[in-house]
Amino acid sequence: MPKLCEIIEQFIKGMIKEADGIIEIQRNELANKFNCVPSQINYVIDTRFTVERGYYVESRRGGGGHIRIKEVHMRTSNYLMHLITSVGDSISQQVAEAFIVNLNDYDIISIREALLLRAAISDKTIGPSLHEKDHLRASIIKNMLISIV
Amino acid sequence: MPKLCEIIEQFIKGMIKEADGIIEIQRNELANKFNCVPSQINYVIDTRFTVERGYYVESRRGGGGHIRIKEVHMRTSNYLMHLITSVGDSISQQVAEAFIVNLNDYDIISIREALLLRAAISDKTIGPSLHEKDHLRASIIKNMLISIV
DNA sequence: ATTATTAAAAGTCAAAGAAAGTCAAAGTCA
DNA sequence: TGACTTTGACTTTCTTTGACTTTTAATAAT
Repeated sequence: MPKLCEIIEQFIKGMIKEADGIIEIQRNELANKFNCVPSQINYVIDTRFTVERGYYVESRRGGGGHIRIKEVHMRTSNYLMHLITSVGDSISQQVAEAFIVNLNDYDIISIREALLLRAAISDKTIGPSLHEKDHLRASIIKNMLISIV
Repeated sequence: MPKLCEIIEQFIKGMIKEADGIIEIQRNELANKFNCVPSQINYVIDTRFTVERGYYVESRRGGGGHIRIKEVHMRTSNYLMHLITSVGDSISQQVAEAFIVNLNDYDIISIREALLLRAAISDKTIGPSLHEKDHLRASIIKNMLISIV
């Protein structure tokens, strides 16, 4: 018997194909369809619809909430996907900086966008000690904004 | 089924557009139109027509009372600095989102830049548990890149 | 004309409801 | 045994609802 997570994965991929690259699902509804606990859906999304695999995921809680999954077409963005994969789950500021320079050189991002990226990931933004989540975010967004003033 | 609060939000925005930036509504009348309790209107106004999103709201109670909603346009140059100051050292995802929408509405940032900002500060990017610095940065940059593909 | 009363608004706040997220324990299988 | 999967209890976020409060215009009374 095929694994549940793979069945769900294939089902979602089918939906995405039908819907031309972007879908919005309801977690409970889907869990219902497959007779599983809702968190199974999270598991599938967390393991199968990752950035490395070319998916961008957003969601909203509360009444009328949803999970949105966007597919990135590799062929239109080979270099980007290659970069994303090669970032792995840790990257130093120096290496990140090299990536950004390259992205701009290859005209994949504009100068302003390069500034934003640089701002977002710099040590100055992220800080030496790990802030609390909202503090960290504030630091990021302020630095991003000031970078394009 | 689309969310009531969003339907009402869109309706009001339509009114504002029609009316060239300023409208006066009656809470009960509107609640009636949408078959909801009057306080639903307050909810929509409190969450969607905030200063962060560029609206100024006044009201009067009593017979013939009203709620007046005015769209506020700020000078671009001042606006960024104002935002940066008002972020403070902590900001929730919700408020940050309102800022980003506004920045794009005012043509201060492009859609791609909005996507970058959003990706950089989303809870999905920053994560629930505080990562180690480089991990966090990797998460940020990957999410930013995928967001503009 | 002034004051008191009434009714017509809008405001507040908390509870209930409706999602999605988290995390760790238990299960499965190579 | 160790990586992957399944499950479920608990948490967080967002929306809807309704009971109660406050303010003010209109009206009635003096």
